[in-house]
Amino acid sequence: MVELICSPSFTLLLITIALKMNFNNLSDMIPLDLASEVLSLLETHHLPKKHLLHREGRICRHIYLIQKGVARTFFYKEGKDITVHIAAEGELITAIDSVISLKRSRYNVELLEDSEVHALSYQALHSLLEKHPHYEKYMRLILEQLYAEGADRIEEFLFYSAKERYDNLMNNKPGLLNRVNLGHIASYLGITQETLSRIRKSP
Amino acid sequence: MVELICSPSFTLLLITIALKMNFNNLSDMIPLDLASEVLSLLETHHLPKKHLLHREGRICRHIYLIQKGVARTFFYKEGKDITVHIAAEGELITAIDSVISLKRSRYNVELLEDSEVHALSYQALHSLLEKHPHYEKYMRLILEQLYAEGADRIEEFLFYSAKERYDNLMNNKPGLLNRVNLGHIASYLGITQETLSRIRKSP
DNA sequence: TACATTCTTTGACATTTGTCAAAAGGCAGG
DNA sequence: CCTGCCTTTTGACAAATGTCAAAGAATGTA
Repeated sequence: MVELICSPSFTLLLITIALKMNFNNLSDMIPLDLASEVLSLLETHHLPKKHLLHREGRICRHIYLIQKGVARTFFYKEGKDITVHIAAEGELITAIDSVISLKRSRYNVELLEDSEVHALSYQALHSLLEKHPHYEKYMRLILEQLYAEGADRIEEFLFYSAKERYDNLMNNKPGLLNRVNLGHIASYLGITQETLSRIRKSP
Repeated sequence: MVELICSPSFTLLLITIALKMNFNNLSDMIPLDLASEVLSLLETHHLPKKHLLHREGRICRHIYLIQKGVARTFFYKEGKDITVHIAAEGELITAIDSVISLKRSRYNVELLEDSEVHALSYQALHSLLEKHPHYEKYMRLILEQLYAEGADRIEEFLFYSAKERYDNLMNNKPGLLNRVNLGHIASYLGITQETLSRIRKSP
C-alpha cells in the first residue's frame, strides 16, 4: 500500500505524476527514489485566496503543485484579464512562458481559494536531474504527456464551437463550475462572459 | 565550421534541433555524438506530392524531418478536412496523437509538394535513449521548447482575432502562402476559406 | 492550345459571438 | 438584517464569421 509508506504529499506527488502519464500502476512507472527526492525539494505554503503565486514582469522560477484549492494563470489584454490555465487539486501550475526560457513573464498566477500549495524550484529540479541523469526519462515522459494535452486543447479551438468547448469542459472537469467564476471560465474557453451565460441557458 | 565535418542531413538535424531550442551556439547545446547517433537512425525517402506519410486509424511509429518540401497534419470533421499542423524544411512532423500514446491516430500526414523526408523510428529513438540515458536531457529540452510553442498557439486563439492570427502567421512564416493552399491555411487558423479570402482583401 | 480540374474569390444572407448598458442575484462584513 | 460589492443574467444592437452557390483564376495534362 502506497499510503502506508508515504506522507500525504508524497502520495499526492506520485499520483499527480501518474495521472499526467495516464498510467494506472504507479509503482511500474515512477521509481520511489525519484518521488522521494522530488518530495524533498518541495516547500509547502498555506496561502489565501487572491494571493499571487507569480506576478507578471518577473521571471518565474517555480512550479506549483496544488494540494488543496484552485489557481489560474491569466494576463491582461487591453484591460481585460484572460485566463489561460486553471489547475485544481493534484495538478501543476506555473508561468509557462517564463519558467523554461527564464524570460520575464506576461502571466500572473493567482489563487482562487484559500489554498495549500507545494512549490518546486525549477533550478533545484534541474540540479537534481543533473545529479541523477537517469531521472530525465521521467521528465521526458511527463513532458510528452503535457505536450499531447496541449495539442488536444489546440484541436478544441480548431473544430469545436463555443458551446461544444463548454460541454467538453463540463464533462472533463465538472465541479470546476462551482469553484471558478464564470468570467474566468469564459475567457479560458476564448469567449465573453455574456456568451457563456447564453450558452448555459440553451438546451 | 560545422559544414566541413557533416553531411547535409547531419547539419540539418543539428540546425533543426538548435532552432527548436532557440539557441544560437550549436556546439554548446547538442553534443556531436548524439547528433551522429540520431543521424544513423534516419531513413531518407523521396516521395511525391499527396503521398501520405501517415494514414488515420493506424498507429504512428515515426517522426518525420522535412529536408525538402512541405507537409501538413490534418483530419476530417464532418466531411471537411482540417489542418492542425504545417511543417516545411528543417521542421518536424508526425501524428502527435499516436506516436507518444501508441493509440490509433485520427490524423493523416500528407506531403504538399514532392519532398525529401527523413524518417526517425520512435522505437529506435527510445532504444537509443535506453542505451544512452545521458541523451534524455536533450530530448527534454526539445520537448520543453515544443510545449512552450504549443502554449503560444493556444494563446493565439485566446486573444487574437482571425485577422491578427493571419498577420502573425504571415510575419512568422512568410513564404508559406505561396506553397500551401489557402484552404489549408484557413483551417489551420480555425476559420473558413471564404473568411480568409476576405481577410486578405481588407487593409 | 484547349480542356478539365482544382483553387480562390465574390455575393447574398444566416448564424454566432461581441459590446455596452442595466438589472437581478448572491455573499460577506458590519 | 441590512448594505455594499462582486458575480451573473438579460436586452438591444453591432460586428465577425459561417454557409451556400456561383463565377473567376490558376494549373496540369492531353
